[in-house]
Amino acid sequence: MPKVNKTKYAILGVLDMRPCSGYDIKKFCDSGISHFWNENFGHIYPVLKELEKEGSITKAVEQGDGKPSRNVYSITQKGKEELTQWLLQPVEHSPARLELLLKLYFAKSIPAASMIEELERVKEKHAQRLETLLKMEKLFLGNETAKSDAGFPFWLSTLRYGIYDAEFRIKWCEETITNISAHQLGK
Amino acid sequence: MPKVNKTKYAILGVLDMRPCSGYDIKKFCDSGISHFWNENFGHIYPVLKELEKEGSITKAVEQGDGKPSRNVYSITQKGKEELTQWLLQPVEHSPARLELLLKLYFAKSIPAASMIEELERVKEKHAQRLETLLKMEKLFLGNETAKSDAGFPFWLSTLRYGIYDAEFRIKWCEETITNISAHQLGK
DNA sequence: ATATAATATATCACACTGATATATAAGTCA
DNA sequence: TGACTTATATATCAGTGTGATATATTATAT
Repeated sequence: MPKVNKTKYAILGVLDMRPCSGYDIKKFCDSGISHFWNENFGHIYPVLKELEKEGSITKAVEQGDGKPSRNVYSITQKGKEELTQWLLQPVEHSPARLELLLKLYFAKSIPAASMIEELERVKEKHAQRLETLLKMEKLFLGNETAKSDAGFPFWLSTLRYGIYDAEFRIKWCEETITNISAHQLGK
Repeated sequence: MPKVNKTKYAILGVLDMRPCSGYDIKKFCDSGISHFWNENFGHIYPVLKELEKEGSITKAVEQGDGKPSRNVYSITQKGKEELTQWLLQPVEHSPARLELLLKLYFAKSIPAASMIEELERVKEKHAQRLETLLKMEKLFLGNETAKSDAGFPFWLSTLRYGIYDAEFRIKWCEETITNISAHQLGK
């Protein structure tokens, strides 16, 4: 079974909320769902063309006097059905490729201090991420409109995932720094 | 800054332990480091050719009478230096693309039961993964040869990462199932 | 004896990333 | 006012990585 084009379904999902240009879709990915998803222009634009060609979305060109034209896409009935079918399928396995762990695995040939510094940097990065996510959660839990939406428990769970993920990584960085340091002293 | 070819460094790292054929490298990725790394033949073979061309590895053809030939590669001094340089660099940011969270985010248009079933399946998958990792850790901690190797704390930390990761995902699946179920009942 | 799994290399289509090119409009600040 | 920067908007390219498939031999199991 060949790999499924997930960009296709990400786009259908966004257009199912409201009509968007390619630029709008990119902005949404970089703000609303950036804690678990990413899209590039280099993939969005060609996929929009394909989706239009197969009738899953339709294009409307917006001409603001003199302004650069906007291609605004809307989802069709066919597109909605495709999205639903995908949502009902189990997720695909996605192979792990964790650069930090690969470096760690081969790290015995470089000075331990270098690896420890890198672990400190990574820990700091996740600490900042955690802070952001906790703020988002607080804002979200205080928003009565959001709370009454049928999507509420789903959206909240994506935030919770990010929070648990950041927490475990911080803990692991600390533990790993301690273990490497202890092993260095014992040599 | 264009994306770094990590397959290149994964191969150099494996060849720095011992000379290998492309097939051996694939086997190693699928056994020793499969809990955090993945490589495909479709990438290994062309990268081996490039590495040989640039003088980072050398090829020796093994001819066992009649048997299919094996191309056994060894790392050169240049290759060792390249590997070290890469190990000293900070890790690159890798964008998140979590299909399960994307589905969850758009899930309000499908029956909650479908999503809950998927979460149960995912939870079970991680529970099995956790079991495997804990067995590996036990074996590893009981191996006196491994314990005396300079790589010990590094290798152990890659296992610990996988264990924490599996644990948090199991916890998150359970919490998410509970929250979705509760929200369904309250409607 | 036959089927299946393991060894071994190679290639292809496609998914996805990150950089770059191009052009206009709007805001900043000296 | 002019110069600079940022935001809006679309498009394309080279390169990384995935998963499937083709091919051929050897070893093992039923």
